[in-house]
Amino acid sequence: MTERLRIALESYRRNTQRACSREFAASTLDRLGLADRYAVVNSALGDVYVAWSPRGISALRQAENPETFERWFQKRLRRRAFPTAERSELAEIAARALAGEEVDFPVDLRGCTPFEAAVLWKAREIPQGHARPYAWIAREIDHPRAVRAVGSALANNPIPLLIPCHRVVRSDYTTGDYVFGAPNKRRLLEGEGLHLNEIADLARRGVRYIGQPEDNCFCLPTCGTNLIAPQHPCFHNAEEALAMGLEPCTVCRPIAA
DNA sequence: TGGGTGACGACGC
DNA sequence: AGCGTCGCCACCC
Repeated sequence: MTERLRIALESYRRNTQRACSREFAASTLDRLGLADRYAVVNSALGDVYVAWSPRGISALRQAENPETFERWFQKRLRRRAFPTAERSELAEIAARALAGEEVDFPVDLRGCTPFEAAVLWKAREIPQGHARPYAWIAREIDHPRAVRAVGSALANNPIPLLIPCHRVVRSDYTTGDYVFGAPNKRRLLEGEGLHLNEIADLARRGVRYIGQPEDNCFCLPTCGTNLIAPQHPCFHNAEEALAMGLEPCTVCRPIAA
């Protein structure tokens, strides 16, 4: 630990022991590069509070008022966040992402367990206009039987919308639950072009995979928005598709490797 | 510490 | 065909 950092930490500790002002605490944490800041940003679900740390975007939540948001933030992440008027570069990127632009940005997942982080990183890989089953996440992170635990981890997603947990659905292609309510999950997915009703109907009739003969592969029915079409054969199981000489799609990886 | 608890899934009527 | 049941596993008091 550098001498400067040690002195700053001591100063912070002294000053928090006195009931120091919010602003003083915030500026001290800023000097240490530790403070999370937050601002209100518009999204598909209206205004939301977005927080970021020097490491990346750290939280997103709907809240009645700043106090509600701060209470939730402290409970969930075990540290404090402070409001700011000046938008950092990170906040601007978050705003663009929430406006629908496909931009990459760092996330700060301190406060998540390794398992939760693995689930969230995997959910980040799901592109716009796609969806994957909970069981798919479990298989991809090498915990194939931890399907319920995947649900719990997504329920705890500190950064919904920006980490697109709404793209994780049940194996029967009903939506499953969502932090902002199942109807919003459905709305978001349909907004991205997915025809979930149609796909759930097919699933009810036993359809699990869709072939794309032009690419010589077969997919999950939610691998993009254009799969449900007459020229694409339906399969009840992977064997049928493999028997036709089709390969598992390398984007949606429909079966275990 | 260990038993209770889920944004699940498969199976049985 | 939809609903109840039960197994599953990470996490939390």
